[in-house]
Amino acid sequence: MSWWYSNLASPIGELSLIAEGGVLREIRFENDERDFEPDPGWRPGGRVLDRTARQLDAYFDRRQRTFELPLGPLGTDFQLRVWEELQGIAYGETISYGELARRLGDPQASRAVGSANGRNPIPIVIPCHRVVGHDGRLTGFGGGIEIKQQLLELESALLWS
Amino acid sequence: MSWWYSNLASPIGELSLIAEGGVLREIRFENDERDFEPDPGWRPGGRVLDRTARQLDAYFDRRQRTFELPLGPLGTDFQLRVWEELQGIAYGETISYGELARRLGDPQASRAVGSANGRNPIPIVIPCHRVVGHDGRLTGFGGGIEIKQQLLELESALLWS
DNA sequence: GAATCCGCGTCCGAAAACGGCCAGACCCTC
DNA sequence: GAGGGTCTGGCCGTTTTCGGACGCGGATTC
Repeated sequence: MSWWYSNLASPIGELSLIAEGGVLREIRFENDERDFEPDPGWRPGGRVLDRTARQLDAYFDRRQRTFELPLGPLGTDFQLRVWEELQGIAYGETISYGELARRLGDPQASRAVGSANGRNPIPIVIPCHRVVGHDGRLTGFGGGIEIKQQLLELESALLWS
Repeated sequence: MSWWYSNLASPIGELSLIAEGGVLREIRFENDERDFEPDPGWRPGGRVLDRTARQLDAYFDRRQRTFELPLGPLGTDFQLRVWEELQGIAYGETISYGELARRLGDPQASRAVGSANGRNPIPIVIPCHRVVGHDGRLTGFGGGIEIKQQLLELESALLWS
């Protein structure tokens, strides 16, 4: 099982895609700060990443609203449950952290849901950007709030700018 | 880099040999309890293990007193130092844990040396069985004290039975 | 709005527990 | 006294346990 990576230009900046064992493991934003440095031993290319790149292109072109990819995010049991539940939020829809906690059967875990959300290793595809504060505020996002806003605008999910 | 394993019958019971990346990683005793279960993905055979098996046979037949093998035990810095030092103990010789600590330059670390000794992943080849209590008692051994005794008898290292 | 308190999982550091020990003190027996 | 046994306290690296701090929230109160 070896690791693969590839880069992709997108409207929200350069993305780095990472796969292993036939499943997508990560999507990273090229933050202005530390730029992406693949571990030695990682190889460029790969079938899964090609598919990912194609679908991301389609997503940004508004030609495609859902992803069909083998996902393999790594995390704790709780995190995996959260990320699983995230995938049940439809394109263009937004819910609150509290609502997400409720869907998980633990209405009080909203804050924990927040942190788990913040560690989603496969943003965009696993749509953590569709979770917002209970009052509609975009409270946080790994790649920066601006990107969260752009994604939601792309999906026409923002009722007031 | 893939992992390899093989089994070997010996006077002290069935042994399991494990290698990776061209070096010997482990030798396990088939304890009566949990028997050896190679991880899925491990492959049988391998060049290093063949050499290991041949030399072990010769050792048990008293045809060979030292091993010539590429070793790659995994452990902490301290453990690696201890296991390194172990290989300086000659066939048929025994020393105490305290003496071993002294040779490492830290005379007070005898107890820590004891635990490190107990985690030697490559017994027999790395001769942890040649370390005994300061009063000559065979205080412990991963595969069971009896085996430690058999090994020392094989090497004629026991002055009184 | 702003301040307060509650809830949750995770991370991190500190502290304690755990060995394949050993030297020294203390008894006890011949 | 000289051996032979037991007990005690200290030493060391590693592992495990534990407690607090933290964060992409939310409900309640003023």
